[in-house]
Amino acid sequence: MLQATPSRVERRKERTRRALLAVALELFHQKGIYWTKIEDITERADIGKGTFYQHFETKEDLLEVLLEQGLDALLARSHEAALASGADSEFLSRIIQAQLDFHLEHKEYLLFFHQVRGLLQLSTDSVRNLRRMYDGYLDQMGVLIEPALNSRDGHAMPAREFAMAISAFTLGLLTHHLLFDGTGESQQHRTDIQSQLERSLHALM
Amino acid sequence: MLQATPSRVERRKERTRRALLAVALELFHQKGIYWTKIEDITERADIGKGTFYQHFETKEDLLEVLLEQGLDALLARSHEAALASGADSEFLSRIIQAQLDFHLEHKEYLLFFHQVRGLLQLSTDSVRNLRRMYDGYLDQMGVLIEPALNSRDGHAMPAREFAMAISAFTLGLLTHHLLFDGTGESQQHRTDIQSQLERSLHALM
Amino acid sequence: MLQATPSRVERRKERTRRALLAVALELFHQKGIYWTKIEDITERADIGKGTFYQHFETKEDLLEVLLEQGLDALLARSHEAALASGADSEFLSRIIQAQLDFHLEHKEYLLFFHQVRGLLQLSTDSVRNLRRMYDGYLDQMGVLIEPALNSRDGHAMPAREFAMAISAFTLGLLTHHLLFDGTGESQQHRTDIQSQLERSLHALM
Amino acid sequence: MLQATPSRVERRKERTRRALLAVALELFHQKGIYWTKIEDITERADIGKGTFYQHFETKEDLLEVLLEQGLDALLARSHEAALASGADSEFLSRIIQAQLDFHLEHKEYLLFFHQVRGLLQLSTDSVRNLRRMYDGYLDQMGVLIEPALNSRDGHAMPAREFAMAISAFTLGLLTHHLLFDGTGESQQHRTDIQSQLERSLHALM
DNA sequence: TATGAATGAGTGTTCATTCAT
DNA sequence: AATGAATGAACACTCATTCAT
Repeated sequence: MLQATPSRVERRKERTRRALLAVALELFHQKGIYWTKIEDITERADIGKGTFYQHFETKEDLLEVLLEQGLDALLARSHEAALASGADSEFLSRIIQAQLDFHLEHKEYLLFFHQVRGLLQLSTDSVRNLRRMYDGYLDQMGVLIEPALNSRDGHAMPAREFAMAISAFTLGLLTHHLLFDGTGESQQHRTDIQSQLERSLHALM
Repeated sequence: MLQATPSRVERRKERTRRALLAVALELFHQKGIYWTKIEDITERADIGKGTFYQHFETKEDLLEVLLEQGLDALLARSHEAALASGADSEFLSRIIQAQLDFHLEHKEYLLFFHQVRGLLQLSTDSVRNLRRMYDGYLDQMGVLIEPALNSRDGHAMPAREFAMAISAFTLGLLTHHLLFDGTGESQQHRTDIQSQLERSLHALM
Repeated sequence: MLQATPSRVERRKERTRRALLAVALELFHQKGIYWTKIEDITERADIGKGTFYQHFETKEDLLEVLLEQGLDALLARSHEAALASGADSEFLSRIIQAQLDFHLEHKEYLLFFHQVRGLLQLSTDSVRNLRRMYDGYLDQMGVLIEPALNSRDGHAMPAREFAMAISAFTLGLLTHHLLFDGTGESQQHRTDIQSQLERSLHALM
Repeated sequence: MLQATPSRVERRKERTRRALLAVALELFHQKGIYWTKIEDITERADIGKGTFYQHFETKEDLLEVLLEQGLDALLARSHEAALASGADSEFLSRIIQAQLDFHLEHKEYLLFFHQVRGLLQLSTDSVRNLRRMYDGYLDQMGVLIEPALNSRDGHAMPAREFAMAISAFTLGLLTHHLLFDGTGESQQHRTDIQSQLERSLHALM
């Protein structure tokens, strides 16, 4: 019987897939991409090892899905912040804050993004898709923040480049801070980073 | 016969060791640490595979030597810049520029540093040495720049934290720029990055 | 569906495992433990190299399983002989004969036991398990033969020590005999060895 | 200048060779033949790694020299005992005791002999020399003890076979005893083993 | 669809041996 | 004669992926 609504089986499959993605991200966070074995993932997700390959073609495929998901979430948060923001003066700050918030709420993504960025430097064919995704993300972020940059007079920084700087500084600062300063959970710490980020980035405009 | 000057054999050994380090760094730059096999290194260095293990205990040992060498060079450049700098107002700028110069002259270190920083996030025992090295580097950089930061009045940023920011921003900006904007060789490009870096970091003080 | 009886897959796995054990023992017999490579085993068992590691953690693990299996079989044979034996006067003779029979029927174990005993002399951590197993075996043999020894009056030899002597003499005599006197298959030869063993061991009681 | 007496250099070389043999035996005793690396030997003998190959062709060559040396010493001790022995009734006991004494005084040989005997079982070409040596040893021992055996009336055991049993029982008992009962240094312990050995072997005659 | 046994190319590392000095 | 740097064949073990059930 054909159904428009997903069958029980389909919903079950979707749940498994989500579990795999969540567990993979968690393990990537703890052990890094290269030291996380497929079996680590399926084991913690409590499914059979072979099942992984019913949901993802290869480990690389998993990376791509995960990157897309992460960049989409980041973009979504930025768009929300943009919508919520009225005055121009606050616009960029809110976006920066939105990204920072995302990363502090989803620290699982930090090491993953960091490592993927490392991958992007390689000249291997296999990273072409990842590269395209990240490239697209920068484009979209560029489009989002362009108006706010242009409204300023004088030598505006290209929007795409500024988007890049947001990523570079946010990830750079956070990974460094979390490396030596613990969890970054305290409100004070969070405010400090936020303030540093904003000052640095505003200085770029 | 005891000799103060190294014998021919000793010089040969030293040359081999240097070759291994140089080739390893080059390959890490091109293919990443994880995908560079010991045999890739020895092959390109045109020596036997077993010879590697006469110079380094393990692949990890190689990483440590390479990191130490890189951080030492970075530190040396920073000290030079500090000595050459007279007026306080230029002090930090010169150091930032020295680091930027180092990275642009030794791009082989970029991906290596980036990936090592990824390693540092892991909780594995095996990264303890790398962590200690990087920690020590930040300490020394902190000591170097502390006077310049304290000479400013008001709420000075802790020197160690500022040293961290220098690394985070320099590596972050450069890897991003080189990722999409080609080689970063043009003088204009270089000046742009330098200017961005300085503005951002000065905003932090 | 839960099954009490093993599925086809499970039976297949068990068969593979048994094949590995049998082939390993055979090769250990022919080439010695040290010179038998994992790939030799999987090749002769006609399975993939990696499959070995689905059944045994390491080569050492294989040794332990094999030793346990061998000692268990030896113990089982001894128990059977004990049960079948009525009069005290025959008790020990039957057990000695049972062990001799086992070794002559399973010559594959001879060199293996011999080499493992060599391993036991080492102080390495890695032989701790092997040692414990052999120790346990001697204990159990001791318990089995103790009554027969105690029934004799006068200075009884400690049972555990006697169990040790049975092993020492049986393995010692057999490996020596087989070394220079061919296969030891002839009934006459077998009777000779049996007689020598019994005389020697009875002299110990 | 040609010399009949060894030059200083030659004596020095001989000393190095002896050191290598002694150190090798000591290490074989502690770690076993296969786990003792050539470098372990040269390191402890405090000479260069390459020097080993000026004294021995290969590791196997070292084994052969060591075995020959050990068997010669054992034979020498047996001959001494034979000479010192007057009455027939004591002849064999003295020889057995001599061998036991040798092994208790030179425990370094125990594991070595044990492992070499394992080697002898193999069908490899490379053990042919070892086999021939051991074979020759048994022959010579056979010749030595034959008169004592023949002087007894009735079905005498073949002398070579008896020589084999001496080795089998002596090594078998000692390795077992030393494995679980400590060092076997106590006089009582020694007397026990001696007594067990003699009783067992006499039962064979 | 889910499973997990089987696979085998690949990898870091070891170690007996060679050889130029 | 002594040295130790260099060598490379081996080897134990890993892990992404396949496939029969």
